[in-house]
Amino acid sequence: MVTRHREPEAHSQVARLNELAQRLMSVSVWTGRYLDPHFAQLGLDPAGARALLHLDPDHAVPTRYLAERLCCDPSNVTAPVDRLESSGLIRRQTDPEDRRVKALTMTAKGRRVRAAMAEIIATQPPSLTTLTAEEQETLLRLLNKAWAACQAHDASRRPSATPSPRNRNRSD
Amino acid sequence: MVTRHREPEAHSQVARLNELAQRLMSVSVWTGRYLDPHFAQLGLDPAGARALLHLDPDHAVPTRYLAERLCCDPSNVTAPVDRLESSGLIRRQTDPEDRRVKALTMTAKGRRVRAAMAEIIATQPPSLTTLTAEEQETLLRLLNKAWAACQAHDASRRPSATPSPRNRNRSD
DNA sequence: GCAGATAGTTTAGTTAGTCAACTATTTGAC
DNA sequence: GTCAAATAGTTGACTAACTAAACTATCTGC
Repeated sequence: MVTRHREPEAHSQVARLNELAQRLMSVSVWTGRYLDPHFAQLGLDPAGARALLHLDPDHAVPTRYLAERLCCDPSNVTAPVDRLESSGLIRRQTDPEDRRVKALTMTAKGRRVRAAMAEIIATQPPSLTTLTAEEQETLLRLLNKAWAACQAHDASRRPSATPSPRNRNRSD
Repeated sequence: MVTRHREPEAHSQVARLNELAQRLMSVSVWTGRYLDPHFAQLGLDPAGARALLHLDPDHAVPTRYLAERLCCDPSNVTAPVDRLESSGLIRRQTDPEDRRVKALTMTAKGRRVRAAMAEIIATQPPSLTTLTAEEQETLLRLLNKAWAACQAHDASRRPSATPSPRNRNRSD
């Protein structure tokens, strides 16, 4: 079969993924900037709000998992977590099973503020509320699949999952 | 006991939109951080790469539209655009129809580098390549709808909703 | 022609991110 | 048990990015 138009499938694949990357970043950044003033009315700075958003109201979360969800270095969450702690929204508790780990748990006040954030997120940003419930489900499913690929890639880059025997010749 | 996972909960509207906001930001930031080293091999710093990504290979783009797509203040694009210009990737041309406007156009070298970026985006990030072509189409459609809502919100916040008569539609 | 608005840049001050070093703790080979 | 290596988290120095105001140049409407 001879194609008359020079629009090969590979070209549209490249174009689609590029538009996808652009839209993903634009919508994400726009939504974050839109939400920041709302969160500021709750007494939260942008970094603290993002940290509280990714914490779990019901379970303790180690600092490194928070950093992983925020896609940043653990050293970058120390200051926002300090502020959240001094505001009485979260607590730092040493994990008795591994005393290196600081488990982050929400206080009752933290859960109230987190619930207020949730209400804002669920009702305010036009980028999210413009979608129907079905579209939100679909978008969430696709982003969950994408996020799973991100975490799988991170895990494959970290050989920590497989405890290595005593290796004196670390080449990297 | 420290847990690293979230219990799957009944998806109320609030819970779904909160998970959606989290995933949107995590996937977006992760993908950007994943791509940065690849773009650095093309001689691009992160800010310059994002600017070049959102420019158009075939049409002149005013600085304010670039800032709009990057969701930042126009003053924040001056420095990255300076670097792209001194690297010979883009040109700043005064629009003869409105001499206040600096139209950003790609050079041949800029188009080559932009094409190399496109190839990287289309083949490298696990967050995007893990999706099937159909899923990519769906995700793009939903993000386009969300982005349209963002732009509509911005337009409604600006009292100058009536552009000049000869201003052609560049709202993308 | 002139007041006011807009596009873009500059500047100063603030914030956020990077990276190496450091403490404390755990792990596992011997 | 001992000790080298690895990990969790923090600190500090440095760099990059964002913010908001002032500023130039240009355009629009009256």
